[in-house]
Amino acid sequence: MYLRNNITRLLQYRSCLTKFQELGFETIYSYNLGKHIGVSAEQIRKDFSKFNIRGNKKAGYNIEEIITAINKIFKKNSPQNVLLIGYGNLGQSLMKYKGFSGNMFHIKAVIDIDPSKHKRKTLIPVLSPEKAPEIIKKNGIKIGILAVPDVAAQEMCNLLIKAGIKGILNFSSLVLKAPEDIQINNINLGNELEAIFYHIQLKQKTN
Amino acid sequence: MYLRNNITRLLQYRSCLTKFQELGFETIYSYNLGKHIGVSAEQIRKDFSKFNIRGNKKAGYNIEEIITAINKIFKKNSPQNVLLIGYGNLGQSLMKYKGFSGNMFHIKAVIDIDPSKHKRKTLIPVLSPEKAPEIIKKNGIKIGILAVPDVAAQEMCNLLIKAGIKGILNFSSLVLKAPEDIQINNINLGNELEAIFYHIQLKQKTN
DNA sequence: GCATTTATGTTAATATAATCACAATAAAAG
DNA sequence: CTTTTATTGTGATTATATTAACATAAATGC
Repeated sequence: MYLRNNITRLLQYRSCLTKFQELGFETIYSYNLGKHIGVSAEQIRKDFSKFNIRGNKKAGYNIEEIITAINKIFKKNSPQNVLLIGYGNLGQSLMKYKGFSGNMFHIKAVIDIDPSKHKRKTLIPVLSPEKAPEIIKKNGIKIGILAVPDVAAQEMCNLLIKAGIKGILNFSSLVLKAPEDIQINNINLGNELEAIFYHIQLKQKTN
Repeated sequence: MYLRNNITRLLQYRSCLTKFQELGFETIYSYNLGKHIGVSAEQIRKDFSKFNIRGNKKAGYNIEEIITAINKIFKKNSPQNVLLIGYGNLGQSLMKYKGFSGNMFHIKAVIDIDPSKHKRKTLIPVLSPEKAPEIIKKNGIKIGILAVPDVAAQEMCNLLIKAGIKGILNFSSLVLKAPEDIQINNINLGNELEAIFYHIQLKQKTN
């Protein structure tokens, strides 16, 4: 089935392999990794092969090697600065979120239109939209996390792109209009839930 | 390109069409809708055709009809009860999130293992895991939103499935093990960000 | 050191999705 | 009423992804 694309799968492989590594394993077979992730062994070998990750016939893959290779694919040498736009309910949660604020990403600043939310002296400052271009340029920020209400999303998107941002993680339910060379990934929480409902119904029908 | 599957697209169509409707439009052409969403007109006609949504040659599609049809596909007659597991940083944010707590979904209760977080008298009560089965059965809840740390995710998943839950929206970075008939959708915020980085690099290389 | 075993890596086959091309047809124009 | 025009709906084509099949090679056992 067509559930995930190979880029997403690579990240899942790494996440799973890190856990195996912590448990003391040094090598793994495509079959075992696949069973843990819910992907066929052939799929894993194909993915590895495509990104030139090589194993040892009979002895499987070296976990350390795979992780290093995947990190290289994602250029995971240094933590990357990102800009968070929107310091509302979701924005505040994302700021504290471990997956973002952990070792891989660093939220350099938060942008919000509401002056009462601005804080200049905190570890992660909350600033007005006018400050965004300066922050983006000074820190070479490439990615913005857009967590603002739909009504403000396109305007903030335009501002970010004008300031040099190349990728946006969009939490609004709007389909943002942007040039071809800007990478936009959408997370629509409401739609995800509805999709689950749909699939549940489908499964119940077929049984 | 293979960006979204047709179920996700249907939800995007509805979201966009609702906005058109609010602006006073009554009909729409596949071409216009496609331009707004970033999908080809043929794709839209194929999707509509597949779900038996019919238009009028030369006059396009009736917006009201499409929305009604999509709602029917997703059984959007009555709001659905869901259970939120995890009242931490992300969980609290999700509880207040409009897309969930709006008119489509109703979070009936929140489950958290930490007794200091329990609140029985609030509009949405925060309860211990032991209460989950009762709540699920009494309210016919089919879906759980899992927003707990990785270490607790599988255990809570098992609890939910045992209590009769059929679908899980999983925010942990774990790949949950569950029977085939349980629908699990994963949202991994960290991976989403990394995927954007990858795509940006790719685009820069090819230019 | 040779045979056996078992995993990889890749080519071929299959399945699925997106795009193209165009016939069908409803509305509008003349 | 006839012709023109524009849009739908779908079969054919192309592209992409997944699965199957199997040759290859490393490790193990004898």
